[in-house]
Amino acid sequence: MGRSPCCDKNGLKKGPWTPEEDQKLLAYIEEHGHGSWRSLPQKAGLQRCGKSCRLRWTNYLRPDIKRGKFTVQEEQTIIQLHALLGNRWSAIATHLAKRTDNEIKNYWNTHLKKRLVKMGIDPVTHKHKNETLLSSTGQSKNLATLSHMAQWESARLEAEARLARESKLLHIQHHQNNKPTAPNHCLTQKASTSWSKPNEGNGDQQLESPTSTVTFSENLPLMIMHLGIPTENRNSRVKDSEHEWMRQINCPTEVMMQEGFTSLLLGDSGDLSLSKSTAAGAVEVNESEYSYYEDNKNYWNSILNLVDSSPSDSSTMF
DNA sequence: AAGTAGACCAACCGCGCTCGG
DNA sequence: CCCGAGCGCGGTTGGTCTACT
Repeated sequence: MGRSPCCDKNGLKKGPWTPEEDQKLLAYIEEHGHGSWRSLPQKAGLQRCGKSCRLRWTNYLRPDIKRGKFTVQEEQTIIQLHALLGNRWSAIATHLAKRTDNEIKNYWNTHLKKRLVKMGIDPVTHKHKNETLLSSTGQSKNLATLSHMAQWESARLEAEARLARESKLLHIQHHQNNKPTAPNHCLTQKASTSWSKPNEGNGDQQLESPTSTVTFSENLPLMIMHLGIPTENRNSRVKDSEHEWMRQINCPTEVMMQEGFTSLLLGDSGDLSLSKSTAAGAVEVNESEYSYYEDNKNYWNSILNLVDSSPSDSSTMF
């Protein structure tokens, strides 16, 4: 097919942005919204490609960006979400208010990854390096299940994204046929990834950031349900899709219901590498490292709590 | 004070996906 | 169905800053 370059290389500036350029971009977007990124630079009088403008805006100029040091809470959130989602920075970013995926990615690569490595934890799999010892004692089953859960969540994220897009389409069609009398705060709003001009449509949408199609918070309650944690307002459609995901990853729903993801992950019977006996046993772990293990005793529980306390309510999704 | 190495992070690059003609 | 435009994402690069010798 042959991809055309994102911009004409001729005469377009690259490299660090100047305050003047920032001001131009900011002023233009505040007045008009970004519209088409490709045409924005010309309209805004910038000698940049649209891609560069988009990046500058989303990673730096957006008004709802929090800059500066990451809090301990944020660090924990990143580690936990990374354990579940892998390098899906945009998905992780949806759960860290006011942080960009780029910033999280940088922070992970420069700080958190090294810290985990130092502690003997593989930053990719989040498994302790002595896991091979565990696997010989029948714990590989749980680890395999953990791996399945990660796959499951990943597959579900993608499926939900598809669902969201389909629903958005339906919603648009519905609006064309029936004039809406009240704003729809459900799927359509969440599914929107594009910016609208501040003076268009819903007034309280002003300068809202573009976000991923589906937020993590919308997904986890579904997982929570499978752990036997009561979740309100579930409907049959959601249930059906969950069973389908379970089927896809070959993971019996009954097993998940009975055993409970959290207990599997936490290793109630001393499974996994975070237990004290393991930490203090086969692998030399110093006091500060052990303290980290203690802090993360409820590693996966906290993921669920984190997501459960999310501002967005999954029950309004459908 | 000068040189060097490592850390940090903004920005770039290229790929994959979606959508519309 | 095909193709190209547009966009978002994740990986990587390279310039700047800081600490150390």
